[in-house]
Amino acid sequence: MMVSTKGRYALTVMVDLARSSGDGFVSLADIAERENLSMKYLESIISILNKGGMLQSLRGKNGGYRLARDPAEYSVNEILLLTEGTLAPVNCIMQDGVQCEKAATCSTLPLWAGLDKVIESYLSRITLEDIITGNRRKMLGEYCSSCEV
Amino acid sequence: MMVSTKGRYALTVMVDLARSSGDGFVSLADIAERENLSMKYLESIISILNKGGMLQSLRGKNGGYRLARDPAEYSVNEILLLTEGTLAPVNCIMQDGVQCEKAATCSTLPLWAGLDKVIESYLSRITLEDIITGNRRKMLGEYCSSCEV
DNA sequence: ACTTATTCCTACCTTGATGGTAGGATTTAC
DNA sequence: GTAAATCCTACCATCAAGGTAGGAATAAGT
Repeated sequence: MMVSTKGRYALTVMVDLARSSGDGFVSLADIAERENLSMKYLESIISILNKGGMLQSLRGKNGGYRLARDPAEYSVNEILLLTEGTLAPVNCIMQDGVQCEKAATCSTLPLWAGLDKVIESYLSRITLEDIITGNRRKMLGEYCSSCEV
Repeated sequence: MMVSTKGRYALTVMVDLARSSGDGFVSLADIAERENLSMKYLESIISILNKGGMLQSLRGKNGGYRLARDPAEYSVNEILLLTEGTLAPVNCIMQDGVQCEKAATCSTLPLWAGLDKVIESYLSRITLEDIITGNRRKMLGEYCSSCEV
């Protein structure tokens, strides 16, 4: 599994916040209840998003979180990258360009590098806006039967 | 990590065998030495490939394994699918179409479904033949700087 | 000033998959 | 008959995943 619950829940939280974009601060308790997820666990996840500069937060009563930017300006890629650390489909691809010692002679490396790029390319194209507007054509592309007109 | 060592080593073994395609049976000891991998571990992996009908084997002295088909007729996708069980990037996508109970209302599901399809599409396009001939254009596509003429 | 609701921080814990290892039984070529 | 292979079953250590727990700091409203 390339994306764990951490990354999935992070995206869920971001989508939830994107829907309330412009409505001020939203409490974690509200998000957890709406999404039916453990508030305690979400706490640790939203903390990563917050420290990564994706959110603005307000402590104390009536506090909460809100997006720091417009939903269209968040790619799914950056959200997952922040929470998961890496999205590489295999261990031999490192996110910062560091490579395995056998890299020079490894015949399967181009395959893994190509796969990594395909994934990154796809996830970079999709934004929070696409998700909340349900842009199925962009997400499912040629595979989307219900996109056909 | 979507692909573990099991799948990676399986591919390595298949590529190794593809290089010896037509030369008769190759022993696991030879493969393990060439690829510098634990023979005992490879044993459990090649057993999956063999039972999955990807190989032909011969027991006893001078025995070993060989490909059951032409290298061009193995997609990376089927090799990884057999050894890994699933290549889905998230838990909420099942390989047999079974879905999460929240699927009907889940706004992020189309994203994960799209990602899954992009990955499957890529891995289905690449064959063992592409890997042993080093078809970088096919593997790295638009991202391959050394492919530019 | 007090209460309440919230974020923030640190520590802990359980479970299952990953990545192997070990030992021997069986089969086949020479 | 022997050596060299595959085949089969069992075992095991480590680590990440997926949380839980408890409390400190902060801010709004009264």
